[in-house]
Amino acid sequence: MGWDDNGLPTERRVQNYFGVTCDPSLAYVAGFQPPFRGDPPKDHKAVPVSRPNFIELCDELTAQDEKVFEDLFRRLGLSVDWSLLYTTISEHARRTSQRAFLDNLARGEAYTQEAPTLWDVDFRTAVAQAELEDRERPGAYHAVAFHGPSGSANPSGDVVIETTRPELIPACVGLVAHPDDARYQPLFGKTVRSPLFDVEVGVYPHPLAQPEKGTGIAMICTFGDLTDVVWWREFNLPTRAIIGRDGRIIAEPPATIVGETGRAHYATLAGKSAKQAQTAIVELLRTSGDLKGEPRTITHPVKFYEKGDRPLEIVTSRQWYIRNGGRDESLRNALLARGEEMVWHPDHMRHRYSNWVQGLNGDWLVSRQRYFGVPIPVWYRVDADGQPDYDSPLVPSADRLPIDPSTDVPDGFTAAQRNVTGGFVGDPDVMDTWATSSLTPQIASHWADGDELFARVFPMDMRPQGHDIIRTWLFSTMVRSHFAHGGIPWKRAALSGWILDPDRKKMSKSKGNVVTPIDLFDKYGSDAVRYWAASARPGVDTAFSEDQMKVGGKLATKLLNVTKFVLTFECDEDGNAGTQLGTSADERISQPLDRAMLARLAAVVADATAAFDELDYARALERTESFFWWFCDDYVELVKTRAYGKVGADGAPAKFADCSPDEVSVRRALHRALSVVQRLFAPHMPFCTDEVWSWWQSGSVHRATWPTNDATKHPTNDSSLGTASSDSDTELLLDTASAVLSEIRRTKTEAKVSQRAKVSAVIVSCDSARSAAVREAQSDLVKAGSVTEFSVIDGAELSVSVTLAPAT
RNA sequence: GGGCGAUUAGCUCAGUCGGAAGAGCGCUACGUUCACAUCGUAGAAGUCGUGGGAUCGAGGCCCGCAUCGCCCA
Repeated sequence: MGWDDNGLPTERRVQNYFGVTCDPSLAYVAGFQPPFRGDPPKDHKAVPVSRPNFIELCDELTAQDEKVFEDLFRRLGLSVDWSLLYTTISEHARRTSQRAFLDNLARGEAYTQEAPTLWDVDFRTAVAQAELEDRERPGAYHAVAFHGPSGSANPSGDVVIETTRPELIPACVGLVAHPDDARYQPLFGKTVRSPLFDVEVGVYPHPLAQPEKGTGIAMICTFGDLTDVVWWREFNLPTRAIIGRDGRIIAEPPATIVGETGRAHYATLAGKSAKQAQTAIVELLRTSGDLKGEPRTITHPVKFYEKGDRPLEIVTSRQWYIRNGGRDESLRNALLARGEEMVWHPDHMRHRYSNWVQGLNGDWLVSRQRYFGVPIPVWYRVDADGQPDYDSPLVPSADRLPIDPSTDVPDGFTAAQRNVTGGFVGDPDVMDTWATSSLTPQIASHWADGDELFARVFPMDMRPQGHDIIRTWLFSTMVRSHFAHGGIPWKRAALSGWILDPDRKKMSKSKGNVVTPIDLFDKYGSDAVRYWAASARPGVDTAFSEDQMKVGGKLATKLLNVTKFVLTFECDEDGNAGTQLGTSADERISQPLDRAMLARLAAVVADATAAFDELDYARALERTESFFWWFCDDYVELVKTRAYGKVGADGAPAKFADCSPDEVSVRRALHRALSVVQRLFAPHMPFCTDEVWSWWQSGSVHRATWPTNDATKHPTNDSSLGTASSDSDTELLLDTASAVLSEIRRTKTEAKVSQRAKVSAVIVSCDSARSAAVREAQSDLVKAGSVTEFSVIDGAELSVSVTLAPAT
């Protein structure tokens, strides 16, 4: 078990909890006390703190939160070796993460590059493709005239484009239309001038331009969206960025805006947010007459950081990348092949992986301009001009890890040389949290310490995780393992579905429909909550259902009750299949009905075991549960009179020593079945099974051996149990007995009398095969139904005639 | 627009090799019963989304369509 505690969600929570904000320019304050610990008032203005102080607060709060989670998971009964707990911000995880990164760097799998990058203006960090999501947002098409050469193609001299982002006109570096678009073919290779700013830009043909969208011709800006980046790159256009990292229009206009009017227009935009700038520029365009008609409102998908509140911008910045196949087909194919090496539960989840890998359009951006994370463990030499040398970073030796380049000094330098010409500068960034959680198999197995544990457990057996993070956690783990170890990180992955709210809507904090399980443990018990959770098949979303928890609670109660009941029947050790197998005395489970029940249970054991092998816990539960209710309702009801034996004057069941052979048989069968059922239920309902196990067994049920068919079969006489022919005999016997019992009950129910009412006669009509079965269950049926006369006659179909005794 | 999944009782869902449609909940009735009222017994309730096809036979297999959900563009 590990906590992924570094990263943005922690930072945001720390800001909200303590009422602080991180300002890396500040100096560390020893003994700093935050203004609040929980619930700062709404009008509180965040107190700026140094990065080390901020990280201290992160450590404090994560430790606190993790304690709550651990308590929760313990109450849930998760089977976790807590002595192996790890966290992704721990010293060991940082060492592992930095070492793996430096290995990637040494092998050429990690690199740094200055490039347009998707940027969250609130968090002020770059984000990766895997963290994007599209959201439908209202917008408007603005028809804007560019001024072009007069001619037949555009008699007015204007070229009207449509854009949803008119505020980017000062960042325009060209226009683009589809190569086949006859309307604009005459313009290709020509230039036009932008409205308001009077900047000359070229007109280009490109297949990504959509003729049916707007007027069919679009402006290229640096940068409005990812397509702009493609065009900018392919046409080798200049960069005229106007949006700063805070999301506001930067003060200085692009150098190409030279005219006095243009610069004046720009000045009215400078300092405004993108949204404010749009409002302002629309007014300017309206005044200048370059806005053609009124804006047409639309809704369109806009890219957001999945945790962000405002649309992403694209800014140019230096970032670290790890190769992931997004720019390299052979690597992409290798990673696709790795996906095929794994087993997926359920199998169709493999498509999510391959779809994602095939759709990658860039390498994995791993640097983040944040504070609480694993630092990128490199420094750069500062050359004579004061510029960092990004091409040959200084790296620490492995034995120094983990390091923080903002405080640690590279070998061969002194602290005084930090940030000075001829000296060095530390990389200020931290890694994306996925860059560390992608190494959880290596962290958990202590790969970085050269631990022999790693050699024994890697590749690991299974990754359990949600299906929504296949593109992040699963894929990034695959990338690291492929590079570092040339293989898959685990043999299989189990993808769980989501818990939906009772109306089958996805839970989210913003909707306020989140249910935490802690109160449910109090209300229904952990076993009941687990029962509900286990009823969802792997990979299938499941609605939160308190009704199901009630059912689980009843199941647990039933197990307690039936255990208490069965254990009132004294039995010898041979009834305990948990510890005693294959003794000759097992011959004494002699009665066909008892043996048939155990044979049916053997099939359930086989089914449940096979289901667990396929990680299908839901099926294992369903099979066991279904047997269990039949066992309680039919088998126990049929045999309980026999199990009592010769009841003493006090009404107590007979001593085992006084039991006749058929009574020994039923007691051993009951005890044996109970032992098996308790173990079958143990993974689903660990608490109640451990309790009932403790009533008659030593040690924990969770350390008992898993039941096998041998535990239910007759050890010295297999021929009549568990074979193909005897399976049908078994089912015929049990089904027939249940059918006759059911008919007796139905008659009593329809007559509206007690189930204990006397029956004067039961006449069963059936074929010879069934009649043998009826004979074998007859004495138990007579006792269970309070039947006086019981007879069997020949007939084609099974039919049962029940005559009630007159009421007395 | 592409990919994946789902569609079975009022609700939530099983249904394994193609061989007589199931469970739980809910509902209705009955039962005070000596393991269990956190109980038991029984009952009603289905055009298996839809249209074709192969088959002696389809909830299941093949093709199309509709609706819903998720992922991606």
